[in-house]
Amino acid sequence: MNVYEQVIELAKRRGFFWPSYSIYGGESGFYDYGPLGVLLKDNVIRTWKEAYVSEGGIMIDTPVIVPESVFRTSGHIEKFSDLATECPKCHNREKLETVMKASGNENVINDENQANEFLAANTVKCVKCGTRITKAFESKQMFKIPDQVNSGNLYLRPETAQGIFVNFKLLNTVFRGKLPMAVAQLGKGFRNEISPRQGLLRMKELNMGEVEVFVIPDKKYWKELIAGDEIKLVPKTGPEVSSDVRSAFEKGIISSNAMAYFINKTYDILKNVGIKHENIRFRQQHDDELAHYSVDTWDAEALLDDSWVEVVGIADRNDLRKHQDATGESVSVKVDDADVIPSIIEPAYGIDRMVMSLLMNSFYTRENGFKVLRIPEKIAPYHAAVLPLVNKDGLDLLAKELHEKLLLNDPYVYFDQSGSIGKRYARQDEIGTPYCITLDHDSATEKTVTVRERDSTKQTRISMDSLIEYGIIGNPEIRKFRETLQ
RNA sequence: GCGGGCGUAGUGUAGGGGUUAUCACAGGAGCUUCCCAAGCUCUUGACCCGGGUUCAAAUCCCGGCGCCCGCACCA
Repeated sequence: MNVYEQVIELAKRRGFFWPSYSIYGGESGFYDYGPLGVLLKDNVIRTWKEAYVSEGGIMIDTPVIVPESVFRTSGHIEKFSDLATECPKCHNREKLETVMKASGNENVINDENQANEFLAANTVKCVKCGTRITKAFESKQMFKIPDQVNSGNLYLRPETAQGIFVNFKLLNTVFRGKLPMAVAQLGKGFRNEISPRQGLLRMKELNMGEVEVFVIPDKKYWKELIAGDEIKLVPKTGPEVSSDVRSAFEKGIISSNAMAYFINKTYDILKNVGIKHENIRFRQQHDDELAHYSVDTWDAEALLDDSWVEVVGIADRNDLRKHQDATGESVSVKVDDADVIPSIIEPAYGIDRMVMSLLMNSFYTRENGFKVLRIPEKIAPYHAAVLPLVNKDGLDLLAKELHEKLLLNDPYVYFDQSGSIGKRYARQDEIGTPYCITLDHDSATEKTVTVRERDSTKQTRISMDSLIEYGIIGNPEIRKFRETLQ
């Protein structure tokens, strides 16, 4: 089994996530987050949110249902409902436009019925095997909400970004008219994937954390760059280089200050949630793979089972003017007495892909075959587990008492008294709990406990009072112990 | 969506026209246990769904759904 398969197996067995609606046969493209998965995902979201709030970003929450007019302006209606054809013989699928052109027809047809009439009257051949194509169909990538009676058509959003763009003026007023301004939105997006696969990596309903950074177009400046870590960068024009973002910007590998800044920031976020730095790279999209709205995009990719998977896309886009043109509502901001329509640098995070990537990066099999999730302590579903070494001599009661007290500071503390101590350590290792707090005979007399660190399995003895007073994460004695493990 | 492979307890599996459907791990109850899935007793739990063939289908056939691999798609 490769890491992906092992993580999927563990995720289902321990309750991180599993396919939705399985008792009805399943529905591909949808996954449920289980008890541990919800906690883990929330921690990823919290990390992302705190990273942007501390950056001075502001947040918004807008509906998942969006009127057609918005997506007409954004270009999604036009770009995401292609007419397509399939060869009746070799089943090769192409855009209608492509096969038409290949057969010498320059007509542009945008209607399914018209397309079928045209194909019935004219000979259009498969570009691969030459068989005549007779049918076209509409390939919709957005979910349309049916049966609208009084309003126009409505769609489920494929990205959360438009909810920010249409509120730009209100947001900027709240932000007291300043630029640059970063607005973040967390929410569900919906994409009608033709063939969803790979668990959380490609779902029809996904969790997105999108940030729209509005900058002055001729500068595209956010903040002064710091050198930061060396990051793997794959520019569209050349081979991979390893460079900090400041020198990459200075050398012109990255085109703007804001793009460089948020590449570095994204790198930090991915590292903080538990993706190893050597498994992160930023790849600049080639011109032919750019989204319709973007002129330059760098994807953050994570190395999972020997293939690079896009986890975050950082796009240089310019949607505001389109909304101004469509609605007549001004989107310009006064900068030094000039009216400026901001440009946008958009880091868009696939939250589910971050969860999957961190699990696959954390997964580790010990020599004895036991599995461990080496999740960063702040990201792990539980921070610690309280375990009585044995269930007699009052140790179980003492442990329960300590558990109750710890919960006052930190709700993410587990209690387990069933099975041998080794079995309980193994259980916690498998769900990524960084610390196990064990009570033994000395605990009763000395008011101390042992703390076992997950990755090293080493233990230290600290006072119960310290745990109660300082909690687990950030506890000075645990900190000190950790340093001895390096 | 196409082609190929595969669907048996929570997980991993054995088997396969008539069986009480195999085994292990996990789970639950208890005993034992002073530090890494130990041991003992008891115990919960499965043939993806529908149709067909047959006296009889988990087993054979067809369809659906799901998963995996390739192709295509991936704003």
